[in-house]
Amino acid sequence: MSVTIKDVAAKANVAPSTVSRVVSDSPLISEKTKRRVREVMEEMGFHLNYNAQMLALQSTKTIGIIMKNSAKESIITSFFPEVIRGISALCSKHDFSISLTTGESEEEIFTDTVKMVRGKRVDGMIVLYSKKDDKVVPYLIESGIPFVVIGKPLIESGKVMFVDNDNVQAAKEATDFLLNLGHEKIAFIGEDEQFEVSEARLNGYIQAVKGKNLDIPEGFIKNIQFDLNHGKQIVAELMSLAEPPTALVVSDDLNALIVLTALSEKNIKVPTDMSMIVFNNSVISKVANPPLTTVDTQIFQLGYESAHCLIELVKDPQMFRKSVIIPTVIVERNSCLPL
Amino acid sequence: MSVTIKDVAAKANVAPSTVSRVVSDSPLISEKTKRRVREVMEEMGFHLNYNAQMLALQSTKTIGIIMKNSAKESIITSFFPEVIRGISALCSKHDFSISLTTGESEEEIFTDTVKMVRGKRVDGMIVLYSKKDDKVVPYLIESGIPFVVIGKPLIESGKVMFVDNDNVQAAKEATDFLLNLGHEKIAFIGEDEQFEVSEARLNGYIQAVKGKNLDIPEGFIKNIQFDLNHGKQIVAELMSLAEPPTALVVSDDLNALIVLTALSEKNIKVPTDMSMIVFNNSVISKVANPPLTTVDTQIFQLGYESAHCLIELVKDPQMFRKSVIIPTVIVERNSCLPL
DNA sequence: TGTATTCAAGCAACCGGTTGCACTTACGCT
DNA sequence: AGCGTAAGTGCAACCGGTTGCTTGAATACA
Repeated sequence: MSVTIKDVAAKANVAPSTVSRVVSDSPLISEKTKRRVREVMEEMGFHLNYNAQMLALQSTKTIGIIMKNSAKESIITSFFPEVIRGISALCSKHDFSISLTTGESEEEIFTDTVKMVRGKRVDGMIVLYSKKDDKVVPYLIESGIPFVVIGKPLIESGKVMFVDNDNVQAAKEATDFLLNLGHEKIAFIGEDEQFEVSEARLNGYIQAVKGKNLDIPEGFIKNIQFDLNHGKQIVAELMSLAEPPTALVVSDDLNALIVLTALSEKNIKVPTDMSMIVFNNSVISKVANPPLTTVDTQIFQLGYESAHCLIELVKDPQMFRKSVIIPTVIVERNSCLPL
Repeated sequence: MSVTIKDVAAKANVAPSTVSRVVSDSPLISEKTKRRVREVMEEMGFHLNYNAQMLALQSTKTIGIIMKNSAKESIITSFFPEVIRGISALCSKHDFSISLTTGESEEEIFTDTVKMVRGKRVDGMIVLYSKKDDKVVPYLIESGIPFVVIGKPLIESGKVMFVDNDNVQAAKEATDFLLNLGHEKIAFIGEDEQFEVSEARLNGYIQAVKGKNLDIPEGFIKNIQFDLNHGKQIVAELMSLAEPPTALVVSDDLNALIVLTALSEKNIKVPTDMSMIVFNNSVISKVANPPLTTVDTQIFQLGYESAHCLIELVKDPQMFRKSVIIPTVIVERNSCLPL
């Protein structure tokens, strides 16, 4: 097969244990021996077998990533690639590998998770979502494996490490941004309320509007499925109200693209006829027409920090369960105008 | 630690080997024994340790995915999530895991690859790109590990399994589509020619135009970096030509979004003033304004088939190096009009 | 020169499975 | 009863590392 520690040991006239210690650069071995063994390793083209090391060390140097059910829509958004980038960046530094769940449905993803955990394929897990009636997080708690969730956990939040934006605050600021521009009729277009993030943003919006002692008219709060026709319908409903909104808070920039297209079909111009502020600051908002004012949720950082927390936790399972809030910033582009 | 095969064996009064055979449902074991052992496993909450199994079996049931250098732009396109979805779908069926390279730069990705291969972390690899002067593919060939590339390999293509579209043909059809609409001044906006796919599409475009005995005026072939300003510049250049194009072939739909925005700023309307056909059929083309006519490259299928080929190859390393071409289809939306 | 001390390296058990082969038992047949 | 055979299990080596403990050699010191 391939060159093992024993082969190297034989050729260098030392014991396998010595070679192992050379690999880990143990101080127990003299410089002279190290040098010699290293030469032989080089010569023979030796490389550690990670599986064997994992088995002996009981540690995989791998973190598992649990995806939102990868039903087309959700995985497509820019969230996924960007958060992976962030996680990767840190894993790369610490020489950790990344393993993905492969399931499509919630049920399959749960099974994948169990396999990863019980099969000891990973040292820890990152959960890419927080949602209601989720079985994964309770399972992870019970199993005792280190994990962190991206988003605010809905249960036992004290015991669970998480990395999140302050979505309530962020949505409040976004709404305030429009209010400060003089808008008073602001509608909210959100997503599936199963997910904690959607609910939080909705709440932030409500708080901001109520904070100015304004009413939220019936029909101003919408949920959009990721679908152009549904987008058109929502826009149609909104615009046929007695007093249609003059500004919109849209919870994701891919959805914003839909809304934009729907508005344009009705010949409603952004920002002159309608202001819009959106979330996530993916490339899409940068290149949309017009480029969109957006609250940057720093997805890369969310990924990076979650990996950071997780790796710390893996190294010291007793550590204090901290959680980190990634600040959001509004990046102004051309989709908002004073009333 | 956790329950091992030996613990189960002890409790069930059988040998560890028997338990192992029960797990793999070997016909050597009687039904009666199987039943009993399974009961004990259940009772003790036993689960196989995959690392140990990997070591013994010399197989990881894991496939590695080598990313295009994940420099922001490239990973962001819809290609990545969608191809992963395809790969996942098949891996899930065969109970394979997915492991990602984590590096950012080409150099880091190469290192990751070497680690995966030499550390025996994976049974096979999928390379998500094909590009010039790439070190990864030659390394994989030399290492002897099973792998398949998505895209057409530029070296030793006979020996390398790959899954790809016929990009030349696809670009030709796309261009023909515009030609058949009566357009004669068609410009091409492509991407980095380092990547095989970009070059192929450019060639297809050229073939189609030349096929009609038409000239390609100077300045009709552009490369776009993923950047709004650059997009504006390109559009400006194109439109200031003595005879500006009446139609565009754009090699990626995210780039198309840029072009769309740039055109709109110049008050050029799609499709009335300018027709556009693009590639990839991601959600973006579906919800853009206007929705874009696009050649669907069936990215999901590319991923799915590549995983399919790879797993076959892993199971039988001697198999014939086939390659598969995924057909493309033009999806008509509202971005093209007869001249 | 003899003994205590230190440093380097080796032995062997272990991580948790798999598997070729040997062994036991029971049964069938002459 | 005697023997061959097949079915069902167990033994033990192996996958490729790691590591506590022991041994052996070299050095220091009296």
